Amino acid sequence: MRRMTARPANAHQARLLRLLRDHGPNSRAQLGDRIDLSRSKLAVEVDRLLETGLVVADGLAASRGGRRSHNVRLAPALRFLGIDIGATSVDVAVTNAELEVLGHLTQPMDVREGPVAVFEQALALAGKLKASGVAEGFDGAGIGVPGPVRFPEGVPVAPPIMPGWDGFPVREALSQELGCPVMVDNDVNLMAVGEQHAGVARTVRDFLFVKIGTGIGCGIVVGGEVYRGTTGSAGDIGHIQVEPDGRPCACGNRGCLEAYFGGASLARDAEAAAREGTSPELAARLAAAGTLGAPEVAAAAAAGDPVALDLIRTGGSRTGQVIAGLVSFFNPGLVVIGGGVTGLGHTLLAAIRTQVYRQSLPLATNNLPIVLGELGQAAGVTGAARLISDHLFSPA
Amino acid sequence: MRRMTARPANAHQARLLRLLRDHGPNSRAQLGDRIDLSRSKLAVEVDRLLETGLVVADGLAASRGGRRSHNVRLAPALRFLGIDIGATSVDVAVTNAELEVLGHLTQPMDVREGPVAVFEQALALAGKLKASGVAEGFDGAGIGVPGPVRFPEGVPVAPPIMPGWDGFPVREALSQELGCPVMVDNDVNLMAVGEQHAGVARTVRDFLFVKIGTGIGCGIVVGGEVYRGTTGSAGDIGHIQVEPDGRPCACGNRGCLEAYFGGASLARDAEAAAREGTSPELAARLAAAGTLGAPEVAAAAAAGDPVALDLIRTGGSRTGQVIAGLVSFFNPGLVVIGGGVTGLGHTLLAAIRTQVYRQSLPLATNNLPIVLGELGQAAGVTGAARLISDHLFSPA
DNA sequence: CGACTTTCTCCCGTGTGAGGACAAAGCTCC
DNA sequence: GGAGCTTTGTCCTCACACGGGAGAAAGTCG
Repeated sequence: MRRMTARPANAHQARLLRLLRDHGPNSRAQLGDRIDLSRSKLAVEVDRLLETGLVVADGLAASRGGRRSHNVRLAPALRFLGIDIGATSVDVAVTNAELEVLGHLTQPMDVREGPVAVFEQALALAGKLKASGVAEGFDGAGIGVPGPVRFPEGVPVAPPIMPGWDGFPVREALSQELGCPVMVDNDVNLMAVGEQHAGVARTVRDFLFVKIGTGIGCGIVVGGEVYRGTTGSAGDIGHIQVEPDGRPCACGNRGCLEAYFGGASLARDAEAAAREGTSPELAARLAAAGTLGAPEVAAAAAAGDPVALDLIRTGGSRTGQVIAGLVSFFNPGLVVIGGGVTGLGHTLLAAIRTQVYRQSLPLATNNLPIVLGELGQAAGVTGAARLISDHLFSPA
Repeated sequence: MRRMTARPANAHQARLLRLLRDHGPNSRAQLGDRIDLSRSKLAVEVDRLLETGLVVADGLAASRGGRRSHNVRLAPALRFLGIDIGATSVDVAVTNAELEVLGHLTQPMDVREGPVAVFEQALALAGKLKASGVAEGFDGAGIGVPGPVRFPEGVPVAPPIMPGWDGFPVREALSQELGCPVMVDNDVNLMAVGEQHAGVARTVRDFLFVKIGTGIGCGIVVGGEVYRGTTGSAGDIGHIQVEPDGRPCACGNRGCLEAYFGGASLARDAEAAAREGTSPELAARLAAAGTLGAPEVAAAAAAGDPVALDLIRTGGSRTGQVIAGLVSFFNPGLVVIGGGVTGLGHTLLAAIRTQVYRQSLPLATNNLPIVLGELGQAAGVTGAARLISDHLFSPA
């Protein structure tokens, strides 16, 4: 089918499209309640959107006590592609215009294989999704990469864990391949956006999303908008020092948070404990799985293994120490913990909470919820879809 | 004289007033270059502003090669009052509409004496300035207080160093006393705004202003706007932990930055060194002055006293450690160091820079200037005047 | 079946703002 | 000193966005 090329012609239309995206099909009258426009103006703009095909009629609405209203909705054929490139995996999902995930595929993959190989995989996954019938084409794509991005150009800059990506024109290249508009952002920022759109952060305007995956990063949302910093590296908290003259870190410094916690360190520490024989539980799982990761540590902890529990507690405590500092500085309304290590669950969360509530001042922590993200794997791809939809649903 | 009561009627007028404030007297034609309005529209809005009296004619402009233009400027009689309440002093200044300081008075004073006593002093200083002839009345006042503020209401909340101020209706009370609009903010935020308006931060949109005075705080500017956090306590970095299980701090925790550095700690450490005899230089100055503070330590350091130098270096290093974390997190375009301890000058700055450049990642520090503020004492009051002028020069 | 409510459409009046035409004022070069 | 060009200021007109009223259409409720 022919893909949509229309864009909202003015701010009102953009506003309407976003309302329809966030609240689903709606009658003109209901739209009128949510937007500050006269009925005549509203009708004109909706008609124009209908003409462009971005919006279609959707039957009659339930009566609110009088004449029944005609519903409108975003074109049901609209499809967004969300791509979340992690350090060790690629997630690809297809959403409709309301950003509901219609199909989602994951594949393990090392980001260090470089942009060409990774895109090949991502496009293959997108192709599979197409073949499965959830989409015939894409009207836009959002993509998250595990490193800093020069946002306006959509180009990774000096990404430490993904050499070979530096300066690669991700946006340009992907747009060419897919034949649709593309926006690029840091993967953690997109997870934050995802939780903001469809997860726990729906009602908060200023919050932090702390991702603990292979590395540790933080998405910063200020006034409902992602804050990216001057060079796009805001939220890079994995290399904040938690231990003066501590463990050496891959970045060249000592005592970084990531040297103590995060997927990579956790795996290393767990395997060391298994080998040294301090934890038979972990040793058994290492023998069984051949390698240890967050899931194995979580299972060992659930089984009551004290070493595994201790790993989680000290790691959570160190993370909490950093978050406590950020909370004092940033005074957010919510802190969301996400990423692969969330499987560690309540033990981790409790350790983080303890540390934050103890170290930060009361005024900042009084009404500060610290919670796990509720979207899990879908956070990144949802955020990616949201990113491109925000872009497309804004005045041209 | 009768004070101005007019306010801009729309966003265009507000925009024009701010242009005239920030760029001084200007011709209509030049205004047209800076604002995106047709000449006719511009003329109408300027005429309306002239009618209200907020703007007055100001002679002819130099020719730009054709017909000479008529200048306009903000009413020369407009006066803003800037009040900066520090932990140990009160600063009061009067500015014109272009925010140039016309008179500035300082008085030592302990903020713990409570709002009533402090306001009495501040109003007395304002009265003196009036008597000196720089103002006949005030069209608006901005005031900074050394603690968190619920900004919309202009009320301090749970300020740790100023008990007795909690919930005191500062804005309300001062507005009553002065008979003009008043806005209240945290003093560090206002210093940041001051440096943004007239100091080193004029061209940056995202920056941090770190004040090292009696305590240590941080003003956060995001996209040109002060970020205050969910409860108004953003930037409260004095109680970030720098030393696990370190020195006890007044806040109840251990190892806080303020327990190691800032005016209070510096004075304590310097006096201890003087008494213990490790530094004859400091001992001599203690004997002479009766007490030690940042100026004495600075003088001793300048005289080459190793103990004083060491105090500054370790303090700066600890501060740098915290700033390094903030830089990784926030990725600012500039870090400004201000407050009473800037007298410590280059030694302090060097210590901070060393630590930040060593600990933060290259991408965040590559083009990151770390500089001393250039407004000194005037930063707070300038920021206060800017605060209220922003408020008054915005659509009603 | 009638009274009331809600929704939708059409139409008109108003106000805003862009842009062109033209006059006024000043510069520059001959 | 004047011709020609540039810049500035003023006036006028045209297009259009927007709000709100009138009234028709479609439903609900008693």
